Amino acid sequence: MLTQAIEDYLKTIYKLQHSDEHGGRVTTSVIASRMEVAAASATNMIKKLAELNLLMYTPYHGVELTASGEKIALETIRHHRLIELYLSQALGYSWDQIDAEADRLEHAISEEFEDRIDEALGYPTVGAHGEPIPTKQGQIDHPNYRRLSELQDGQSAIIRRVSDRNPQMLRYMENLQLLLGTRVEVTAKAPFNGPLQLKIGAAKEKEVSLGLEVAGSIFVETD
Amino acid sequence: MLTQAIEDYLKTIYKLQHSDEHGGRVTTSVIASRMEVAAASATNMIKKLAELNLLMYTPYHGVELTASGEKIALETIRHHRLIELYLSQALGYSWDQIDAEADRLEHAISEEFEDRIDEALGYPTVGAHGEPIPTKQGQIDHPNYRRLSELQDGQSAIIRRVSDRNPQMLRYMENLQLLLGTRVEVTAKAPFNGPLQLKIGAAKEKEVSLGLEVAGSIFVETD
DNA sequence: GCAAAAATTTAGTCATGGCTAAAAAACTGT
DNA sequence: ACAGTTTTTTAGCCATGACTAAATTTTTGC
Repeated sequence: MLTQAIEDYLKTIYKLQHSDEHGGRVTTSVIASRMEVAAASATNMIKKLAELNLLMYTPYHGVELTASGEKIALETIRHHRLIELYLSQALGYSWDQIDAEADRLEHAISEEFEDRIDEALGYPTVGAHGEPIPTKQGQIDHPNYRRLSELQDGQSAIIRRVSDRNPQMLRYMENLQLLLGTRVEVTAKAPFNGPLQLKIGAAKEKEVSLGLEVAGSIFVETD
Repeated sequence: MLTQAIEDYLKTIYKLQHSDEHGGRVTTSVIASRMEVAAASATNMIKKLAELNLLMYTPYHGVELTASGEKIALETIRHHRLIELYLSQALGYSWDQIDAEADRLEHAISEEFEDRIDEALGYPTVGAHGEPIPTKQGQIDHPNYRRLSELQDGQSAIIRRVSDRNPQMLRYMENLQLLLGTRVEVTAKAPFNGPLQLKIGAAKEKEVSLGLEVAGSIFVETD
């Protein structure tokens, strides 16, 4: 079995490779900052992962997962997202609590456990925050949703995914009823990166002003 | 937070202290063999636990948990037994599978998780194999059941607890319907530590011959 | 194109928790 | 009571995965 640290690094690297924020180049410092370790620690682990053929490593330039590295990353991510959904659906956890708990549990569960909660949840394809859940075979799709912050004045859309990185932000969204499946309409956009004015709900029952940081963490599907 | 290794040692030592098999003296070699590590490794850890004031250590003579050591042991045991019961009740695990899974999960769950499954299970006081579950405050009672192997010919009793140590034995018991709450009657006892003849069930619908090792792992309440 | 800044790697350290081999202490049998 | 066996401890080693400080490479600004 692989160590918890290895699984964590691979998961982090996979997510970085598939985020649009870094132009595809996944460097030591980006990994180190995401893992909250010193850069030297990341270098060490990267060298080890390269030894294990879990990634390609070009010193001073960055890393790229191999097929087997990606497979392990996706298994870990599958565990994480199934656990999150189970915590939220079966045990009543709130949006902001599930990530931390799943971060520990994802390394401790067996295949058996994975299969049983998968079944209990009805073989879901999407996690608690809207993230796609990789299949047991490692298939995953990356739907191309737009950020709420990119919508124009007057546009309407449905929330499909939220970033799970900041628990406080998740709590804030939950309070505002900015939940998966909720319809939102941009009624105004302040200039100079100002907030957007939003109507929430199919009946547009609620109106709020939302900062760009939060709006950038919400992914929507336009009609 | 304490390491997984520390929790495991404390749990093991607590169980050894409260088992009647070793006359109360919990020595390095007994701990080492239960933990499946070399004796030298156990000595090292024992010295560390003594440093941390989690146990009293008299070199060459054995250990005894302090109040704080016992508290941690009981918390770990509580986690373990709640998880076992949850796996068995909510996720349909069989008797022989729950121990190994709980051994890993017990170190990964939060207080929150503990509370939620406790609630989901209806605040149980007894685990999946009949073991008492310590309260959150660290209370636990040690009911004084007799081993099925000690019963005399003709005596009848109800199964209240089974040893959880051997998965194969658990599977065997489950197959024979030797479950918690089941009534059994000893109809014959072979001499020279031979097997006992048993009628199983309130209606005595089944009759089996049971070896002493298995019978010694079943704890019963006599009328 | 080159000096300064930033990023990355190397070198060396530490804690954790295993291990084996050898030394020391405690039991055993006669 | 004491020689031999068993148990326990000591000494020294290893892998893992963090860290800091220093060296090196790359990037950036002019």
